[in-house]
Amino acid sequence: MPKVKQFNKEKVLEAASMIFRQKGYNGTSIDEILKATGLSRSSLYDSFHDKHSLYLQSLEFYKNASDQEMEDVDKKSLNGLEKIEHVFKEVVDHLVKNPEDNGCLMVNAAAEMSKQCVKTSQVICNNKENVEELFTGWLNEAKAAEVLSLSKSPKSYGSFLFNTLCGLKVMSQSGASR
Amino acid sequence: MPKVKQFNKEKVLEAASMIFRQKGYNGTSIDEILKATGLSRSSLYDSFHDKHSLYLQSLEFYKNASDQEMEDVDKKSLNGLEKIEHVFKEVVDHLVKNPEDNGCLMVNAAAEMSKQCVKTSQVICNNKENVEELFTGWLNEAKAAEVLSLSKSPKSYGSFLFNTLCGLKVMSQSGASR
DNA sequence: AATTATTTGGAATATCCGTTCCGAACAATT
DNA sequence: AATTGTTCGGAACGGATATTCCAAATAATT
Repeated sequence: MPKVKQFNKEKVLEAASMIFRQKGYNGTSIDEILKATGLSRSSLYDSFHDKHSLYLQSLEFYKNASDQEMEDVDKKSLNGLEKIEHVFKEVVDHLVKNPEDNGCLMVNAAAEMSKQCVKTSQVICNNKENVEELFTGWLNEAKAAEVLSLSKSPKSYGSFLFNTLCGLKVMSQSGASR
Repeated sequence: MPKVKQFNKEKVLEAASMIFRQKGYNGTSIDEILKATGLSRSSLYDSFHDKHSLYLQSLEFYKNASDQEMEDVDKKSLNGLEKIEHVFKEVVDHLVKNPEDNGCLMVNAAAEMSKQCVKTSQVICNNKENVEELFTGWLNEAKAAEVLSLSKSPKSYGSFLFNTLCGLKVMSQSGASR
């Protein structure tokens, strides 16, 4: 039987997504990826095919992780409004406490790659839909509980909340304060 | 007397800022810049020093142009709220009508470069302050005219409006609808 | 027309980057 | 210990990239 894989694929994708977030796709060299992931050149190409494919896999990993965080919030025993508040608090907290983290891979990918790579824009779109859907659900819940009245559809406000979140992730990168 | 400059510096900076917006700093090669601006290689290096310096000049040109647009709105005979509405309408209109334009150079630069280049982040910060200041002024005007009541400071809402605008410019790049 | 300072085109250079390739090291099984 | 399929390190390659350099073209002045 052969030698078994010496690295953990998820750990690699996490490290890769962090460096892509930091320096972007075009700004990150293979050498930097090797250093960040601890992988050998051969292992990288064996297991992830090439740089672009690794980028997409990292993006998807990142999307799944952030989707998961949102699902976790959804499972908390909070009402709709509290869940929304919680998400915003967490995001802002993270952005403020980790000014060296370059914002959000999803937002950076949207700016750098979505017009050059359909697959990238699909992942981003998918994340957008997921998050908006959760927000909308929470708003509906708040509406049903009569702790909130809305002049437009909850879906519009869901989009709006997602939009606001994106804005925060951009602004945090140029030294905006809390 | 010598041969006179064969190109218009502003036209060059406009073309350069458009291609940087499209493909980012790292994604744009010198050859592409030459093609987009019509400049010769030598002229580019003679007049703009190098790629990074050209990028910063393009960024500043873009910032000045968008500052100017905001000032123009400010000069219109509209009340504060109408001015705000007008800006948002214009931005959304532009984003929707020009889906090929890759959003906004300022936002893209924030995502790609602001953590790697202090000068870039200064230009972005400066633009942010200008826009927020105008928004805040318009809100104050609306407040004074008693067409608006605010539970927080106009400055907070100014920041909020700028943030919302940023969000729109990100989301438009991944196929968000109007 | 000659002069002059500058622009311009394109060849040349040196570096970097993504990718391939191959022999050696390796760990699980026989 | 021999076998086996895989991983690993690093050299090697081709192509792209930013930048430099120089000779020729150019346009305003004398």
